[in-house]
Amino acid sequence: MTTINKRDRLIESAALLFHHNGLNATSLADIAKHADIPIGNVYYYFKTKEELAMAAVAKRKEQFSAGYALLEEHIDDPRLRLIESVYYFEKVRDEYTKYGCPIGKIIVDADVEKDHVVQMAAQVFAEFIAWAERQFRQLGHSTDARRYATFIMAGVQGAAIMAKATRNPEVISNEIQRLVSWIENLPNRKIQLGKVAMKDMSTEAA
Amino acid sequence: MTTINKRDRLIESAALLFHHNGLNATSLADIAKHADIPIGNVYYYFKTKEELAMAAVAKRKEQFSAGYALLEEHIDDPRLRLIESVYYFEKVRDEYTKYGCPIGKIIVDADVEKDHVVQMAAQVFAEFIAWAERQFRQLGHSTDARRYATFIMAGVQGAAIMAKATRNPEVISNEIQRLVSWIENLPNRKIQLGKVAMKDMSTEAA
DNA sequence: GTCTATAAAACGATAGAC
DNA sequence: GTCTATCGTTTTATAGAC
Repeated sequence: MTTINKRDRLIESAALLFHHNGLNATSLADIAKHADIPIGNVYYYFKTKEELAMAAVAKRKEQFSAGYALLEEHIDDPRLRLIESVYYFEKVRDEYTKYGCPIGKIIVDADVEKDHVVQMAAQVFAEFIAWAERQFRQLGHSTDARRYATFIMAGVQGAAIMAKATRNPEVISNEIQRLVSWIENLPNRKIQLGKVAMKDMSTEAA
Repeated sequence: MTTINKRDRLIESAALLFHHNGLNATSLADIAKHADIPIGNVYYYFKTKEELAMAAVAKRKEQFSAGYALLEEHIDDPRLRLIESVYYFEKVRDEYTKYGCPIGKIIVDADVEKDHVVQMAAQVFAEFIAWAERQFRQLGHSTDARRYATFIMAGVQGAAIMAKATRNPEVISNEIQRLVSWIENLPNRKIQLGKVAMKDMSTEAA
């Protein structure tokens, strides 16, 4: 099929421009120009702008899902899986400082109750929380699992905003450090059930 | 002066609509209609949309500055001042869950390097960090003061995003709880200089 | 100072030739 | 499948009467 190429090019250009300039500020003309496709032809692949935006966010969602699958496949310890998932954001640190998080940007932008694109972006977060929650459960933190999972993504999102506001990528590195230290020092309740002396959510590394 | 009323009405309507619907999605016609002022008359008070947006953000900035002044005036202990500043977000919890943080929204939306409105929004954050930094310094945490101050605002911003994404206001309450517990358990290094046994950034309350 | 009418540009989307 | 030309709407912004 020859059509797949142009369709994918549109999705990739859309995802990039939405990330860099925002959903509202990016016009279909911008996307078409970036993908080197005439404006009129865009509507052959996507009937509306919303449909293209949905495809772009769906692609991000699949990329993250593939990431979780890779972590499950290569790392046995759920604690190390969580740590590795947090370290991912060190790789995109400078990009997030300049443009913010591509998913967070969409969540912030519009109404979660009305906008379909925002709902799909929210699902990306929901999927991470569900995944991280399972890891915390495996470490024996069933009652706090959901709250802990949310803490991680909230930490990353907050750091991304403050990094952008202060134009300082180290804000993200600091937050990653804090989260990793916290996860490292979390007790494994599945094994040592008697000891309750914990020192969690620590700022400082050991 | 009779002109001050309409000008202020425009700024208030703009601030509200920018918060609820975003900067890009809010048209001058929307603002004029909300303030009950004909569109053409808007341009008598503000030459461009950017000028009106600047005035709206400047007003938010002044409100926050007034808040810091009030804290300094009524609370002696810098630790309690910090705690009180965090508890503020409990009051706006439901609003933030629906619409996000009015300042964070602007930061996320556009380019910090080019957009003047975003730069002013960034100054609101910078002002909080500078204020919180001074409080941490007074507690003897000079070297970590700036990092700690950034942690607070990052925590709030991240919680606001996750609360909106999951439509769950408790995410913000949880984060406030975490931050307050952390501040409460921070050692006062100005007084007890010898003891280094600290247990900071704790998730759980005592 | 206030308001109507309208210009000028950008945008999402469509029609229809190829 | 591809592309040009263009419609209809919305948006920022201005001109000019009152």
